[in-house]
Amino acid sequence: MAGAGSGKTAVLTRRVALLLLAGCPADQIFVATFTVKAAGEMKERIGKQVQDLAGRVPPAIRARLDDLMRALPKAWIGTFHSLCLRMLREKDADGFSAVEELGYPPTFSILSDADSRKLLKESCADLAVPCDPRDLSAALDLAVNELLTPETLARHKTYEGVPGEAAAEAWKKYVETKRSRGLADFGDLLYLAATAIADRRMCAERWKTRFSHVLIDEYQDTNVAQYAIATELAAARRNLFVVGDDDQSIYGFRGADIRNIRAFTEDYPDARIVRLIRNYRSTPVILGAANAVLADRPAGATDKTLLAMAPAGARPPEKIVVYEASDEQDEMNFVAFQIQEFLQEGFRHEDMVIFYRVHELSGPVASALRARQVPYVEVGGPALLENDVVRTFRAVYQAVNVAALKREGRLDPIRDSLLLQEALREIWTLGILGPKNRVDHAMLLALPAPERILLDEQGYVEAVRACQSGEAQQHLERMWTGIHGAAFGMDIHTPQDILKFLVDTFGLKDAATGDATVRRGLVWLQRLLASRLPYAPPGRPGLDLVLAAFHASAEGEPITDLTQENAVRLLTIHASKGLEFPVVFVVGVEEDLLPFSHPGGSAEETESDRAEREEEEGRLFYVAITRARERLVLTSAAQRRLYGRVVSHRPSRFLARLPADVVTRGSALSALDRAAHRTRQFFKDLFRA
DNA sequence: GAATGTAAATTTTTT
DNA sequence: ATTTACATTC
Ligand SMILES: [Mg+2]
Repeated sequence: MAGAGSGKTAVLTRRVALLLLAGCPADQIFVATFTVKAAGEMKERIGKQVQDLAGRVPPAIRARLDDLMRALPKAWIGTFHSLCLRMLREKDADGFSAVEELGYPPTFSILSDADSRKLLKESCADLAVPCDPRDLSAALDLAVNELLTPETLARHKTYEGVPGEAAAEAWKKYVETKRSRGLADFGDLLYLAATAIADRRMCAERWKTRFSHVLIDEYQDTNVAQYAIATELAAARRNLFVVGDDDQSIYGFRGADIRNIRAFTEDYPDARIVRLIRNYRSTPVILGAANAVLADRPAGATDKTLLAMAPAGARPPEKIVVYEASDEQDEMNFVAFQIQEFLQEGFRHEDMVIFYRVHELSGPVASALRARQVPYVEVGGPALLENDVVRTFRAVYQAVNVAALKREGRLDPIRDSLLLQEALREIWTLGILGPKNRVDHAMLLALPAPERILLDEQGYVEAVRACQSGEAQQHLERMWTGIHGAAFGMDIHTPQDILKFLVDTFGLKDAATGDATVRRGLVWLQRLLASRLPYAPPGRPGLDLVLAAFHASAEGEPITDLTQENAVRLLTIHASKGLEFPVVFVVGVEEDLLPFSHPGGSAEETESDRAEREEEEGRLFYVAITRARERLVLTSAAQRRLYGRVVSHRPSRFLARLPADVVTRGSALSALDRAAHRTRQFFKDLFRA
C-alpha cells in the first residue's frame, strides 16, 4: 500500500522475476492488471527483471536463463479480462473447458460494446422494458461486475436508475440469446470465470490449486467479480500478493470498490503490509503538488506523503505550468508552443503525452497538432468500426481478399469459404448495400452456403433466380461486379482507385449526396484509411495494407501511422493509469470536465453518491499529475465547443489545491513574444543548417 | 411500412 | 456534432 511512483509495480515485477528464478513454474503464476497498456508494460518489465537478476543468482540457475525466458509467455500475465478468457478456454485433463461446463460452445465469440447493446435490445424487444436501452445496458454491465444474479437484481426497486424487476427479466432473455448463439460480452468474461471458479464443483477444485502465486496490480480498482476471482484463486495456497493505492482508485463506474484494499487485513489477518514512502519518479516540484493535492483528503486516510528520491535529471527542474486560455484555439496554441519549447530543451516527441478527461477533447488537440505537423498517436477512443458503413466496407474487403486469393491460387477451401460466408452475412445484416426487398433479404441471409454466389457462377445464377425483386438481382450483380472487379483490377490500380470503383459500383456515389448515413459513413471510412491509402501500392501489398488498417482499428490501435514511434501520445487520464512519462500535459482542466459533471444532471443521484463521485474525480486529478516525471502543464479554456455547442467553463477547483510556489500561473505568451520566439527559432535553424 | 421531423442525451474500460 | 428514440406524415 503506497503512493504514486513509489515502486509498487516494480516490487511486483521483481517478485515475479524472483519466483521464476527460484524455479516456480511460469504457468502457475497469475498476474493481473487492469488496462491493456499496463499489461504490456508488465510483461516487458518482468522479462527485463529476470535478465537483470540473473547475474545475482547461482550459476546453476543462470544456466537455465534461456529456458526461463522461453517459458515466460506461459506465465499468466494480462488484464483480468484476458486472463479470464484464457481460463475459460483452457482444457482440463479430460479435454473440457470451463465454458463448456457452463453450457457455452467451446469456441465462442466476444461481442464488442456496440454489438452487445444491439443484442440486448434485440433480445428484450418484446419485453417493453420501461427505460432507455442505454441505461439498461449500463445497469446490467454494473450488475455483472458486482456479481449480482437476475434474482438478486429483481429485489432492487431501482438499480442504477432502472427498474430492478424488469431489468432482471431483460437480463435473463439476454443471457439466453447469448448462450444459444455462442456469444459472450466483456462482462461475461469475468462473470463466467467467477462462476466457474466458485459454483461448479468439478471446475472449482481445479482452479483453487491451479496457481501457486496470485499477484494483483492496482488492487484498489478491483470490483466484486475481480475480487472474487483473486480470492478464490488464492484460497488454497494463500499466496496472494497485491499492490495498490486507495488514493488512485478511479474505476468506480466499473464497480471498483476501494474497500477491497482497505479491508485487506480483515480478509487476511495474517497478511503482511509493506508501505513504500519514497518516490522515484517525479521532480520535487511535481511531488510537492501531488502531496498537497493528497493532503486535502478526508481525515483518517492513510498518510502517503512521499519523499522525492528521483535522481536529478540532465535538465533543471521547472515549475508546473498552469495556463488559463480564453478558448480552445488559444489553449491549443499554447500546448503547441510548449511542445516546441520542450523539443528545444531536448525532450523528444515520444517523451510527451497529452491527457484529457473525455475522448471528445481529443479532436481539437489532434487537429491542432496535425496542422502544425507535430507527430501524434491517439490511443483508444470510440471505435470507427462501430459505424455500419465502415463495417460494410471491412466485410467487402474481406470478400475482395478471398476473391483475390482465388485468383492467386491460394484459396483455402474451408477457412476462406467460411470467411466469405461471414463477410457476406455481415454485409446483408448491416443492409447498407441492400437488398431492400425484405423477402429477398431474408432469403439471402438464410442461404446455407452464400459464399457460392461469389465462388462459382452456378451459385450466382441460382441466387439471382431465387430473387423475387429486380432490386435484389441488381444488388447481387453489383456485388459480383464490385468484388471480382476489385480483385481483378487491384493488380494495376492503387487501393485508392479501387475504393472509388467500389463506391461507384455499389451505387453509393448517388446515395452519398442524399443519404446522410452513407455520406457520413464514407467520411469515417476515409478517416480510418487516411494514414494508409495515399501510400498504398497496387497489388497484394496494397490490399494487405487496407486489411491491416481495418484490423488495427478493430484492435483499438492508433488511427494514425502505427509505425510512427516518434510521436506525442494522446489518451484519457483513465488509460494513463500505472504509466509514467517525462512530460505530461492535461488539457481541459475545467469545472464540469474535471471534475466531470453530467450535462443533463441526474436528478435521482443522492448527495453521498455525488460526494463519492467527486472524490473519485479528485483522485483522477492526482493520478494525472503523478504520471509526470519532469514537466507538467495544465491548461483550461474559458470557452470551448463541446458536443457541438459552445460552453463556458471556469478553471477546475483542483487547480486551487496546487501550492502557489510550485506553479507558474498565467504564463501566456503575447503575440510579440511568440513572434520573437519564431525569429529566434529561425536563426537557430539557419545556424544549424 | 417508409420517409421525415423533433427532442433529448452525450464520461471513464474490458478481446 | 452525432446518434437515437419517438412522433408525425405520406
Ligand atoms: Mg504501478
